[in-house]
Formats: sequence, C-alpha cells, structure tokens
Amino acid sequence: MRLLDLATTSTAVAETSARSAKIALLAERLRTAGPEEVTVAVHYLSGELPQRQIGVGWATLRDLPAPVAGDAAGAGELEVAEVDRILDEVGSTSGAGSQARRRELLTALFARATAEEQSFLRRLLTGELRQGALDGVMADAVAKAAEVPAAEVRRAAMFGGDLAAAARTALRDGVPGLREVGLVVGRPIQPMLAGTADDVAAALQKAAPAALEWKLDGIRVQIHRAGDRVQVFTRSLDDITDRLPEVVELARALPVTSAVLDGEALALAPDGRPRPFQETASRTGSRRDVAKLREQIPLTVFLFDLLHLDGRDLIDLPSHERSDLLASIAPPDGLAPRLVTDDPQAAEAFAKDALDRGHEGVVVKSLDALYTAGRRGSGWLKVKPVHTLDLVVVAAEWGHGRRSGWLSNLHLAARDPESGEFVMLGKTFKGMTDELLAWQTERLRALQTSADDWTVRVRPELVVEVAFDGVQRSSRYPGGVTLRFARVVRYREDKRAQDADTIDAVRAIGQAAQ
DNA sequence: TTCCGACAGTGGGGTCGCAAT
DNA sequence: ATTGCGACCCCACTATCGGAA
Repeated sequence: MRLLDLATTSTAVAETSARSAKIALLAERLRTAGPEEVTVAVHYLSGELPQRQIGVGWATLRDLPAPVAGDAAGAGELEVAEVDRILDEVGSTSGAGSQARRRELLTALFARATAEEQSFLRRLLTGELRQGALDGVMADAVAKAAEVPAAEVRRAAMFGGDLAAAARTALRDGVPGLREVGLVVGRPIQPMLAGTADDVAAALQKAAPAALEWKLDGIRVQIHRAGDRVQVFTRSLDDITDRLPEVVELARALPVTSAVLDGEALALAPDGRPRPFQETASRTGSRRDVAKLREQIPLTVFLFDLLHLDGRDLIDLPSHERSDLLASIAPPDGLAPRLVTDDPQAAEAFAKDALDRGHEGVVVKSLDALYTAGRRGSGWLKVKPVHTLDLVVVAAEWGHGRRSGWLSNLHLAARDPESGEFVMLGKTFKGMTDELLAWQTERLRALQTSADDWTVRVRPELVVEVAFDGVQRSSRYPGGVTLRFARVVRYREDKRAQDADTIDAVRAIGQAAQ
C-alpha cells in the first residue's frame, strides 16, 4: 500500500461530514491493506504514529527546507511500510547531532512525497489530522472492514490497549480471534473516565443511592501486580513504575497473588492537606534522584477500584462489588474515602468536608456501573466548585481549523488598583459558541490598537466573566499567578474595565486554597 | 420527532529532559 | 548556563452525527 492511498483516503474522509460515510471510506481502504500494513494504516488514518512519539513537532517541520514546486519524479511511489521504517529511524536517533539527523531524514522523505502526501505527513506528525475521524470512528471502520460487531473490536482494543493490533486480529481471525484478547496483568487498559455534574444533588438525581468519593488532585495510576512484579501506568498508559516507589511498595504489600488496581497518587503536606498540583506533577514527572525527591515530596496513593484479583477479571462486576473486594485487600488508609448514601444532605456534608480538607471535590459513582474502560460515561460524575471573575480582554489570537477567521484565544487581565494598568494572567478559548466567536471577532477588531500575524491587541475595554478551577503559581505571567482551566461564561457589557476584578482578588483566591 | 451519548476539535498552564546555542 | 522544543501531566467546552427514546 502506498502512502498516497492513505493520503487520498484522508482527504476524502475530511471532505464528508457524515460519520457513516467516513467509516465507509476508511473501511474500504483497510480492506485493501495487506496483513503487514494494516496496523500502520490504522495508526496513520486515526492520526497517530505506531512509534507514539519520534521527537518531531511543529517547529522541526517549520524549519524543513521549503518543498520544491510540483511533484518530484517518482513522487507517489512511497510505500507505507517504508515510511514507517524511516520514521522509526527518526525516532530512534539521539545524542549530539540528532536534530540535524532528524531533519536530514525528514527532508529526504518529504522530497519524495507529493503535495498531498506532504500535507498528510505534516498533519500526522503534528497530531492535527483534522479529518473528523480518530480512534472512535476508526474502531467502527475496522469493524465494518472485518465484518464483525464494533463492540468486539472496541473490547479487544480496550484490553490490548491498541486499536491497530485489534484491527489486525479482526481482519485476520474475526470474532474468535478478538474474543481471545482479554485483560492481561502487566498490560494496561484504557482507564474509565468521569463525566461532570453541576452539583451533588444533580449527580444524585442520576443515581441514588450512590457512592461518593473524594476527588483528589493528583495523577491517575493503574497498578498491575503479578507475584512480586509491580508496574504502574498513567492515564495515557505510560509506564512510570520507576518514579513511584511508594506505589510499588503499597501494591507489593497487598495480600494477593495478582491484581489490577485503579487509584490516584498525590503529594500531601505533613498536616494531610494536599500540596499544590504543581508539586505532585513535579514529583511524578521527575526521573532523576527519585529516592531523594521521595524524602522531600512523598506521595500518597488512594485506591478506588479493582479490575482484577487473583486470576479473576472484575470489570464486568457492578461497582459496589468491586469496591467491596478492594476494601477486603487494601489497608483502610490506602483507600479513597467513600460514603454510600441516597440522602442529599449527607452527600452534601461529605462533599463539604472533602473541600474543607483542601481536595478538589467529589466523584459520585453509580453502585451498579460496570468498569467502562476508555469511556466517559455517566457511571462516574465529578463535582467540583467553580470560581468566577470579571476580567478584561487585552488581546486575542486568530483561531485555527474550524475557528479560522475568528478571533479565538483571549488574553485575560486583572486590574492593578495601584497603577490602574491591567495585568495579564492567562488565556482562554473555551466556552464560546460560534455566535459568540463571530461577535467577539467584530467587537475586538473595532478596539484594535496593533496586530501581527497571530495576535490582535486591543484597548482594554471589554469585560468578560471567566469561570476557572483555581489559581496557581506562574512564572510566565507578570502577576505571578494564572488561572487553572479558565473558560468564558459571558461578556459583561454592563461593566467597564474599571469595574473588573483586581489582581489582589485573584491572589486572595490562591491564598485561600492553601 | 426529539433527545442525548459519543466523538472530534480547539486549544490552556506547568514541568521535566534533551539538544542546541 | 540558558533557551527552545517535544512530551505528557492535569483539563473544559461546543458542534455534530446518529441511534435511542
């Protein structure tokens, strides 16, 4: 199979908006793939590289020599398997001179590609395929190509951790082959994700009685234990075992022969309150001097689910049964605090206590939900308090993709009461409807004071109400603080910039959380 | 016919580790 | 030593499609 075949399929997929038509086009292409090519084809057409990452991003591609006009002789002859080999080599170079070597390999590759192939490669390498089909749509396409139920493909991909491998199995061995793929201790599966609810009462309306658990602001850990061997994986299935010795020790001490556990790891202060997320991230992200770091910033694990125990898979058991089994093997202080209730007042009190202790909020879990790996179902609902501020728009950046032509990303500032100036403390592009994007583009252009290719600076007059999850330290912004997960709620045309919130008010919110 | 779950897209800040400057 | 870059932690929200109700 040629790269050109994938590029033309991708173009066709991008040009139709109907999901069913995308699936049909992808399935047709997969059917023509040989058994050795199908995994690479699935990866490429769902916007990923088999190598996961090869050290090439936007800036590397930007610095490649400009392509010559017109396609070179022999362009369009590139085979998918050869492209895969070249990218393997790009990804495996390291050490001094590796960047130059990467550029050399990529330059040679691009010189042999048609314009359509180059566009496809660029988008693939930057992770911006923008054809309206990623893993989800591809799973359906694989099912269609292999003429098997989509649920079987998704199940195999969930347990194998890899849709491309499931595709090869589906096309080669059909349903019987897919059925043989199961949970293997030591091989991570997609973690179950939580939806959101506005408040505890709303969450309880969807399921009562329900279990409430503390929502902890750390990193997700999936722990596999087989005999004495322990492995720890992140939400994106990376192996971080070496960085989390505390987690390894906890798992090794459990009275089991094998288990797969789900939990959250975070740094706590000596008084038991959570340290800022930045400190947990720093600790769990560090590979060097782990033993020393451990003394300074110890991690605590809170387990909240059990997917496998001593040879038995549990993901198809109702949540409350998994929870009971977990409690039977884990020490009480290794469990996420939990309350089962159908009483809104008791639930509210539990949530308030979690917040008073400095945690993010609660997760409300249906008692009979199965472990829906990789899905953001309503079986789990997170509830977190939201802060809002009225801030001033001081600039905006042009959007990309479907937001091309609109001013999208707002530069937000708080008022400095001392100087009367506006102090930038972050950006946001979230929460806007198409209608609002069009409106703000027009309004901001009318306030424009200067502009470059990316950014339009404006007179600080528009006030916008912004919701956010918290205030964190920043080395990037002049006020030393920034907002976590800022999103637009609405414009406040009734307010002038002089009425906007002050930088002191922002800092006070940060202090209150400590 | 309407509703709603799943998906894709559009990007945010911080941190680490590596290579280049 | 410092800077630029890529990768990966955390993540919210809207638009759209298409099956469920």
